[in-house]
Amino acid sequence: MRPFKHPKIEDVALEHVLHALCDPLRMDIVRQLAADGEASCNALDRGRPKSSMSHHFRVLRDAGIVATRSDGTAHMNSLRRTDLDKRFPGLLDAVLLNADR
Amino acid sequence: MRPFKHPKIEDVALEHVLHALCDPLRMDIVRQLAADGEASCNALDRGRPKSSMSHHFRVLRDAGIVATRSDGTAHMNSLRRTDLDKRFPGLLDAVLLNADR
DNA sequence: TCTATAGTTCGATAAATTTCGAACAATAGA
DNA sequence: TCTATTGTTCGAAATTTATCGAACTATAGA
Repeated sequence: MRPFKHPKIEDVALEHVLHALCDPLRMDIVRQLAADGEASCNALDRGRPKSSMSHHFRVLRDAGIVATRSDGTAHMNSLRRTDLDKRFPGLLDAVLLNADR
Repeated sequence: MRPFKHPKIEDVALEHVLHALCDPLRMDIVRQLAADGEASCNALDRGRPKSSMSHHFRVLRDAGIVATRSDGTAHMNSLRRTDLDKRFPGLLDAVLLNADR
């Protein structure tokens, strides 16, 4: 499988990030990644079909929020915290601080 | 005209706020309100029809972001900064800090 | 090489959003 | 009271997004 396309963080607009985060399922994924670190797609589904999850992970990747790497047959996802903090200082912290509301 | 419905800030979910802000036009309105303070709907349109603007202001009101009061025939809008800061500490600041990216 | 596991891509449908004109409502001022 | 100014509401069309099954790809391990 060819490696995933991850946008340069400079190419990500604030609106992309906010849009990616305004979906409850995606927000939940981000919350869990922030708490647990890296996780496979499989470990992050909510009983949803794989194709739905694949869609949401792509939205998160395209928004520069999540990085995905292959590890065997699994795809491991993690937050691009450093990149996001550089591009949008304080944003991710504020979102995560309020992610339960 | 009967007064607008403004949700209690406790009833606003983070996703509502993020959704309201992920539209470029609405983000632009928020940016301008943050810079200039109160402004009429009229002063904030971007050549869009009044009905379109009315829709966007309603989204912003429903998300607890904007308060609207009547002043003669005009409707004056302002940010609910205090409420937002109480409910989602740091969020609005982070968004505004990065609103130009 | 065969099979199981983990995800992606495609295509179709459903649902939500955006957009805008037209008709309507409320206020101020002549 | 008549008119202009400001916005809202309604309804329809266009666009975007979400959802999910089916077919496909890639890797690991027996």
